[in-house]
Amino acid sequence: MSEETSLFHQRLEKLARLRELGADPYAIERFESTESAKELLDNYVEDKPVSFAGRIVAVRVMGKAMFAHLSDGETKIQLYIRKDDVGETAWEVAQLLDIGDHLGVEGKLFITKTGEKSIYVSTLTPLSKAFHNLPFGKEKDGERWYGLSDNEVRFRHRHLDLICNPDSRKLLLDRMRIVAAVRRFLDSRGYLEVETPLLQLEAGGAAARPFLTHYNAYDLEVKLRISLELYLKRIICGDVPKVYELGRVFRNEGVSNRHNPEFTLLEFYEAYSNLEDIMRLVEEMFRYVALEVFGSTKVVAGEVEIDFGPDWQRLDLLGTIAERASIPVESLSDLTTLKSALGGETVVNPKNGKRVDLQKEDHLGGLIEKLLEVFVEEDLIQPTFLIGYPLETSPLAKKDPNRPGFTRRFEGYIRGKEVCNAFSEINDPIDQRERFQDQLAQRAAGDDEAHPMDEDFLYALECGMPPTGGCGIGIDRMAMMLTGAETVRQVLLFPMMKPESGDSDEEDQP
RNA sequence: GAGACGAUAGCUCAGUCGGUAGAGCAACGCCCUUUUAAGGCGUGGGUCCUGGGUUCGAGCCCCAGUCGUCUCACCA
Repeated sequence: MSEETSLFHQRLEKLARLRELGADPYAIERFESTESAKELLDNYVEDKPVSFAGRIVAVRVMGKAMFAHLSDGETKIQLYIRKDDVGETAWEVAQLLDIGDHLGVEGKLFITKTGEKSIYVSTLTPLSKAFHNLPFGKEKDGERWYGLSDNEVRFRHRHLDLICNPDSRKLLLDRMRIVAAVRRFLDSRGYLEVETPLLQLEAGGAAARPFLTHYNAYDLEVKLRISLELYLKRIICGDVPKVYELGRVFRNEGVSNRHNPEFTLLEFYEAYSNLEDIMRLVEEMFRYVALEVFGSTKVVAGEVEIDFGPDWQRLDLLGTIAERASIPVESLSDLTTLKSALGGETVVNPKNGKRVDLQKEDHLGGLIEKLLEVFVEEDLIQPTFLIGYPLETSPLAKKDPNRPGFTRRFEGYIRGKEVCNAFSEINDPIDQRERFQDQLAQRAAGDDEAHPMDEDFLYALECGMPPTGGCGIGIDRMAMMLTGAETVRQVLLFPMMKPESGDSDEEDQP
């Protein structure tokens, strides 16, 4: 019999014996702790009667007495159980406990010979049985031994990671607190949280391939949303002036350190506002969230300290590219001029080795964004807004009246990565229809991520949308920036994983 | 999608030149009534990722595959 199988049987027998002793853990419905473990330790009063429930994370049996540590997930507190004090039955119950079980105790606070604040236990109430060995490490003075380090197991069985790895636990819970703080911020500013369809006939609002699914009742192919944008603007058209949605979107793309096929997107829209207002709101939001979750506007992310206190640096996109790529800014006005200014067939940034293949670039906007990626992005460490994006790659952003071919759009960058994308929204329905038609032309030319036509959205615009500022923030990215996480998987409870067996329906049947 | 690296006990890992599969923790038994990486004595536990191949003999060498990690590519 394997170790695991025999362990399972041993634990079943212990459970049966607990039931014989009248200590069936699964018969208990609730158990009230007087305080959390941290509060018990912080507010220590000698001999104070207490009750406390948690998971057994360590046991040391000393003949007719035992010590154990009980954790409420955040903090652990030591138990001291003496046979003479709890009696025969409770002592036998104690012997049937295992690391991993949940247990409730009553007793009083005391300090052991070695100076540890502990609970002197008088009664024991088992609350669950662990049927598997839990990979708790050992620790002393902050040093840790053993434990769970296999990333694959940590991602697939996240509960083990949450139990065993405090760092991982903190990161994930901080992410949840960030999400909660974002909602509080927007709610306090008078924004209304709305919910829009995940199942859509045409997935619009971004350039990405959607997931497809089938709706049986209407025998209809539907798509999972890739963005929130168009529905939210239809609500603005309904004269609800400040709306946001914070929810999951799905993009049928590969997995990487910074990409998961489903991710959490925040979009907010404010009528009668423009991108300047949005920039101020983004600054305030990051400042607020950093303070709420971490108590400081300065967060340490990897090697650098990011400060969300001051206003973000504001840079003109074209000017910055011209400067970093050492080309005249006028050359960024059309494709041929720009290509000749760059010279050659490929342009290499000697600083990082990244390159642009000029032959692959067939419109100005695409090339400008490529240059941004190669020459600018990675140097934008402290929070920075890049302002003024090309028309071709911004089909939903209002034209800049002072700069033909460009839009009133900005992106925010932190630690070299894009964290938000915002603009003064197009509210001219004629302009928007033309942009969609351009996108259709790009689609016809083979770009399967070009934006589809959306007549319902256009109808809403034709009925009138006030001037509006809007913004999208990748919440997973935001969480990475604020927590210092290096990969998106660290801030996702359950990142996308291939099936372990590997025998999914991969084979293409002829 | 490409390359590099990895997969051995529940966990963390070692495994020499190709020659009977190892340690610590966890588990089980005994001792131990203030320990804390408790300690002492003893016991059990393996699809060495999967499938082929080479060989008298494969955890180790070869081929194919699976999953993962990292880097790159893709991804506004």
